[in-house]
Amino acid sequence: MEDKYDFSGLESKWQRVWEETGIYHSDPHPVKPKYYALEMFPYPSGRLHMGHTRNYAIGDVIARFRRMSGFCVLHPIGWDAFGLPAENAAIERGIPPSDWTKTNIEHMREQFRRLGLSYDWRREVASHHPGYYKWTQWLFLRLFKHGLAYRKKAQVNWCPDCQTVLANEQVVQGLCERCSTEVKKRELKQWFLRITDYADRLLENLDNLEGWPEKVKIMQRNWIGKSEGIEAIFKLKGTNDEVKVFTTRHDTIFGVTYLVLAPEHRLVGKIISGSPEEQEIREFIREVTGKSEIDRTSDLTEKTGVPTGAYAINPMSGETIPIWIGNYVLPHYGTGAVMGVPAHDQRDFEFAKKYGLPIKPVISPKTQTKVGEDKVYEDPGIMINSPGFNGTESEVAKDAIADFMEKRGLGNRATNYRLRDWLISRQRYWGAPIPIVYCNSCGIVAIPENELPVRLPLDVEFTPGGQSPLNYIPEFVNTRCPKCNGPAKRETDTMDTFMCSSWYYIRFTCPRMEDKAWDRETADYWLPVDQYTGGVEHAILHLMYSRFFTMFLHDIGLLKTEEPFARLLTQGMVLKDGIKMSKSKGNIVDLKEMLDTYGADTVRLFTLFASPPDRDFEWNEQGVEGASRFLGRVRRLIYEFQHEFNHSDTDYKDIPELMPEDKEMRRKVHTTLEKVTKDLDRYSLNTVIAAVMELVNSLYQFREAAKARVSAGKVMKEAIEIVLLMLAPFVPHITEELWHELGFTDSIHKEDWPDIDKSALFEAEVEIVIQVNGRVRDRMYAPKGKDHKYLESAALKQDRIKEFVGNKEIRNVFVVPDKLVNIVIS
RNA sequence: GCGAGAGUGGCGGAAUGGCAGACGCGCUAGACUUAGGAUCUAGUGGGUAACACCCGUGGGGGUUCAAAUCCCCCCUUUCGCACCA
Repeated sequence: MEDKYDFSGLESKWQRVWEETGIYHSDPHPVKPKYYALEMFPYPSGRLHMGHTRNYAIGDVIARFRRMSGFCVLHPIGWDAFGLPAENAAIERGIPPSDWTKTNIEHMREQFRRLGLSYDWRREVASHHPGYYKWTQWLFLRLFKHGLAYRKKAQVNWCPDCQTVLANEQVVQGLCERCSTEVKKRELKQWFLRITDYADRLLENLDNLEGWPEKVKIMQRNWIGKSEGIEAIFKLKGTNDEVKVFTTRHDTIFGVTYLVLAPEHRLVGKIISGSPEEQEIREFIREVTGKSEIDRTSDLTEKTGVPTGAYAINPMSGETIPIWIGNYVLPHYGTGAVMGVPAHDQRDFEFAKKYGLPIKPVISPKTQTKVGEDKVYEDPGIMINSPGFNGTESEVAKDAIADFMEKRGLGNRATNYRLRDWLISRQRYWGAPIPIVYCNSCGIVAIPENELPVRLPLDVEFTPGGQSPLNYIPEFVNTRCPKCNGPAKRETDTMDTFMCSSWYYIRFTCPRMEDKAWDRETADYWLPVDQYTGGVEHAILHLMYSRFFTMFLHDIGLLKTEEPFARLLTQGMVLKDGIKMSKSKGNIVDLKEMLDTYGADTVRLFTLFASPPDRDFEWNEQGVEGASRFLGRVRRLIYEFQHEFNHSDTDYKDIPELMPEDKEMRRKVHTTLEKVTKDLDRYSLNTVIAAVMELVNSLYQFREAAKARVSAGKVMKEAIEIVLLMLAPFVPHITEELWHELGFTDSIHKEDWPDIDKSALFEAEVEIVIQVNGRVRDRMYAPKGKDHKYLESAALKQDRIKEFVGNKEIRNVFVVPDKLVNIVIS
């Protein structure tokens, strides 16, 4: 044994061996059940950080554990390689995005290797590779042909800094998700995907995703934002026009005292023209619409409005009510118009108070609280002031009112979603070109599939203005129409990179297939992903888009599965000094430095031990040293016994005449194995490591015995092997090294997960806690499996218990067999 | 404001109705040693002379023989959504 553990030499040695022998390669297996373990593929930003390390370490443990447990495991990795940072590097430093990306991938691939992750590298894919984006384009065309990709002119979110539009999902509180620049509105013709067609299924299927964190499902539910109500038709007084209003509170429709339109509402121009206040109203509209999205939607912004001078008729009560324009009505939700029920809606109440609009209660609380003009009542209750419905429960009246309105053509039931169609056009260079041309005579024409890919030109120049260079390459822009062969112009926008990442998990099943995106049979063999691991920041965007794609592909007969990810694990962040590690905060822990100082095994072990996978944890270098120390302890234990055993003899059942201490030790080994197996299954990785540490501590106490007698030595031998096998998924290098030191010639990573010997778990005696009035007062040993009566009387015979009980009356005795006796005295 | 999670020693955390603080860090002492930032051994929630006993899982109340764990109210904190009619 060498004094110092030369992790760097050993780790790279084993990495080389694993690669050369291809032990992590996986192909469909005739007998073994499949298991698809996947971590979200990274953007090649240049280097791996601790967040990556944690993510991939967790995924690697899962993959390795399943492999040892007899599954045929697919565990691939690739690169989400299109995106803005590459382009920024080009603009700022003159490096072509393709070169920048290539260098970064090479560097990060090296870091992945150094971490000892068990990937099947033959399956590596990169989304910027023409062999990959060809199929991203093909997918776009599939969507296009099924009417799910369409082009329309719309108010879109424009980030002035990124010089591109953003999907709604990429706007966070009015700011660009990437660069936090304030997002502006622009009217542009853009490509959208009809994800809203799938809103109901995206929502309903969530209930079946039992392996997903509730938190993520709730976020998706909120994002889809389904709400059911009615669209009521309000006729305008004196004209034939009508305003439709969406409401979920049609039980309060008799309480409507005014309507409010969004400034953008299509009737606004018509109803205000000619009004004496037209100028003031136009001024108000200009002011509101000129405001940024944040200013307009912040709840700090006061609700303001102006009367239009027009009136509408309440379809139910027949009352004439004024029409207003308000800053708080959103043009893109529902019908862009709302009914004001100040008695039963907080916002309407504030608005009505401010402008002196009437407040008319129509629902009375069931408990006899007073409804007044100075209080809002938003809960259900009993209908009042609603001729024909008075006295009914408001929740019941909802249906009756809806029926009534539908019968008389006053409105209909309607469902609204907050989810909007996915805007995928990006005015950027470094992305997959949208495979479309615009022909003067044929209009929008799809590129035929056999002409894919539409290649992204690589020799381009960047202007500091930040505009996509594609517009300035005549050879790219000017083309021929595939239909009529006439002159045509290519679409110069590229696709949102989320399109690339919405299907990569399918491509991994057939990464090099050239004539198809994938082979249906192979994809169906591997999919769905059994365990997906990644950051919670993708809870909505990536995870919902991927679900949408998978459903679509299922519907057009290209995939069996309807959901891509059966189980999802969202890992917590790695913090330093209480905050997220980030370059700008200057609290980065450098992975390379850590690997150089401690080695991959130690870094992996610490990140997995520090806290449960789904919780945040604080980086602590002393903790890293603790992990390193533990590995040293394991290593010393094994070297101490390395030469004590004959390794051809592996039949543990044949252990002769175990002394009670030996049996006890062996029981500890197998109870640990039992706990570790159970905890791995539920991804409680930190407690797995703790349990192994505890076992190793016990084995240290057992060293003398193990040397002194043969039976104990055998127990030690078995224990050592099980310890290495249990640690193998966590620290693959050192366990591999020590496994070979023990005399095994094949890789530990090809071993089966050890079996729990149920007979070793047997315990003749158990410790029983004795409580008096719920407080622990004594303990005793008793044979296992003794009944209530036995334990009760045994407990009462204990001296200390006698003292406590004295001659007080025993009121009750509770017994938990093999665990506890609680004596209740007065 | 709404929704979800979290709150346990000096620190990271364990225990999901039955011994609170497993395991690790840190700290204390001892052994080995030329040396110790290596290693091994022991100790380490607070009060206390004490291994007795009392107190103790954000605060308050409750259910129970028994509560960190279940219920109610409140506080703090993190994350998500935020005028969605």
